[in-house]
Amino acid sequence: MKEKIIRASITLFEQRGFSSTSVQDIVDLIGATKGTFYYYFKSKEQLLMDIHREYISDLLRRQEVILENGDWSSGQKLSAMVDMLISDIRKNGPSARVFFRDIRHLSEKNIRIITEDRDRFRLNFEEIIRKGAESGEFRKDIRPDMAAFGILGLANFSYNWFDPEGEVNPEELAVIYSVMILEGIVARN
Amino acid sequence: MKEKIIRASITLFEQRGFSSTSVQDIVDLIGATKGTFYYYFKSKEQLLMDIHREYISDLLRRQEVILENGDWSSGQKLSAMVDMLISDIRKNGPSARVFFRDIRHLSEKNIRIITEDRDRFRLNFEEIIRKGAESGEFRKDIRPDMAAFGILGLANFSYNWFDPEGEVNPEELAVIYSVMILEGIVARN
Amino acid sequence: MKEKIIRASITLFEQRGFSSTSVQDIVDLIGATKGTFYYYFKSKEQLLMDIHREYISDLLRRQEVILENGDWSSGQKLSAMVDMLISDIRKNGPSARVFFRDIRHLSEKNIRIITEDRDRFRLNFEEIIRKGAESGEFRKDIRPDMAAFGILGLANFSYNWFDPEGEVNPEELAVIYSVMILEGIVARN
Amino acid sequence: MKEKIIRASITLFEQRGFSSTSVQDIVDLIGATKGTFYYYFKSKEQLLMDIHREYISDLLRRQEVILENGDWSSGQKLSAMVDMLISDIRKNGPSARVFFRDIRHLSEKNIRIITEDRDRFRLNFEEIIRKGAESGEFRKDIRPDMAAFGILGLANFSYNWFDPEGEVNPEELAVIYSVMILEGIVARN
DNA sequence: TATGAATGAGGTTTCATTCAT
DNA sequence: GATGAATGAAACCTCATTCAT
Repeated sequence: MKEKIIRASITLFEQRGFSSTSVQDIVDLIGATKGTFYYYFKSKEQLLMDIHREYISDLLRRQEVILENGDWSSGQKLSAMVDMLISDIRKNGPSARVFFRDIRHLSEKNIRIITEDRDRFRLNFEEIIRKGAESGEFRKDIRPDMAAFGILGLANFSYNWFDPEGEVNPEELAVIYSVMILEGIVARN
Repeated sequence: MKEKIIRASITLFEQRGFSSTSVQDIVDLIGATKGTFYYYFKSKEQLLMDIHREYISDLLRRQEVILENGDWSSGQKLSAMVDMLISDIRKNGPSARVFFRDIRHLSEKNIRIITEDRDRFRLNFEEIIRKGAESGEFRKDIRPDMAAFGILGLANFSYNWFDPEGEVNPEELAVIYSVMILEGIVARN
Repeated sequence: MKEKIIRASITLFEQRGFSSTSVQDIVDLIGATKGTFYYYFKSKEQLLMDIHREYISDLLRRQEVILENGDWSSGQKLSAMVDMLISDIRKNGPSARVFFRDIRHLSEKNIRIITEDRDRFRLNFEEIIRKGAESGEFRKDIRPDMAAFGILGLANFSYNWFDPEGEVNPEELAVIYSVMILEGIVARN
Repeated sequence: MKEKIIRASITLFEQRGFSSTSVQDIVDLIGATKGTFYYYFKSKEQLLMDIHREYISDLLRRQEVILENGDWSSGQKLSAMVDMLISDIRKNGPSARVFFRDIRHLSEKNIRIITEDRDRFRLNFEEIIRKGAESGEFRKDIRPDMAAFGILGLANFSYNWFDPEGEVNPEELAVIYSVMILEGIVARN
């Protein structure tokens, strides 16, 4: 039941946003009552927090795996992470959109908790870029912090428009974006 | 008065989001009354629509100017647009954040109207990339559509984290990102 | 309208208590809507606070008048205050009962504010008794603090059972109680 | 278990009042579940009734003992009862406060039952005073009914402010109040 | 003896909107 | 131009109670 509520709410939060989705809407979708909702969740915000926590901790876990792969170059790791983000749209697109858009409806305290994890995720990107630059694999003059933000923006924006069942599939898009990040778009000879 | 209401509402919408900001909040901020609000706006949504229309039409106007500059290469035009987006944070950051986040609170009909303009803006990016690829300035194997989305994501994400008064100024960030887009991050010799 | 709401709520709070009276009950009684209620009061608690403030400040004002009467002995002042409390039942009985019973439903902060006034009222009793003892009018061995509490308990309890329209009228009861306090119940010769 | 529930509920009812205390609050305090509560009590009101019944019947039992003491004068009996009430604060203060304050949350039928006992208790006071007056121990012109109410108010009000562990102990306060009732506060020579 | 899941009625509060002035 | 009073729908949430286990 709890799981059913979470799934239904992700669907609705994605479509209408957190504050435009009422608890009534959620329980209507699964044929339950408001009483039941509040049996499982202390508040609507707590449900949102649960969604956030699950989303970001899952992402961090998978990022960890990539980071610890000793065989890969920095570029390969970066590509793997971009692939991870984009491939994830298929399964977790709705969660992700809720994550990006509705964080502000958490309480101050919860925002801090989530932001910490989100920052960790980003700093891991930054770290890889820094290492790649130090090792000579990447250009020495790039700013790892700005580059990390840029890559994340590029990859994450796909959640807003990319259709995993469309003409281009997620794996292909991941390759396209990895090349773009690593090589740029200017032609060479 | 109308202008005062718009400015106050942008501030509040940015901070709390459209649906968490009440008409009361808005008029309180400027010392007016709800009656006055409804004298100037048919509805809360209409105010949001006004904000959206103004934001996107301003952006399109300025993009036009860049597009029509016959002296610039595709790369220069692209850089100019990235610069335009990022430099704009200083003045229009709040409007932009409202634009990105709260479009969903417009009515279906209004969403269509705004989306049309937003698409036009993106397709202009796509067009430049296509022309650059055709002319040999850019790589032939890039997909202009995906690349355009990527560049927009990269540039627009800065609205969420970039502090124009911080260590790096907008013009510098624009250069950093233009180089990144055009040249990639991989080192060459 | 605001006054109507206050009067209706005093009636209902007295009968059913604060937490068993709903805002709906109140507005039903005067043919208004809940919206109207919240136009005039920030919350149900604030209405309760208004009632408390009005009740105690009125009482203090009238106590002041008695205190400042230079012609009266301590015993006369005490009697006058007992009379004031009991005669007040007729007009302010319901308010008083709400005041005594439902103070606990105020917020901590508001409880402190009201308690301050209530204490002042009591300390004024204490002060008169102390002066009467010092001047030799009252026995030297009485404790003004305990005596003040006792007199207040005795007088205020009448709010719970005394019917101003019954066999004994308020002025008579006030005399009965004044004599009892001053002279005791034991017979003398 | 039943006893544990009763004790926990008295604590909570005293602090927050009957209607502001939820069954959940009660079972939380003792680490039980709502199911358990309803195994032992038909309803929340029934628990309140149990508390009331126990409190008043205990008081009546002890009053009886005093009444039946043939050796005591009316004044001594009155003093003994005042002492009983005040000394009781130490052990039964919380129950007493619940008794005075929350009777109104019983059903009409239960209110009648409890009121009967409470009246009996009061009438026993009245009876002693009447006898004392008839025997010439007390003044002939006092009204036993009004005097009984007054004494009860005076004594019971101490439940609202008296700290049994404070500067004055209960036995001392009982003496102070007995003297006050019997002798009054006016000085004699 | 005890529990955990579920409910439904009703509670307080918010709020966009209307309208007479 | 501007306002203040009023509304009604709907929001979040609480809670006494039931019941299968």
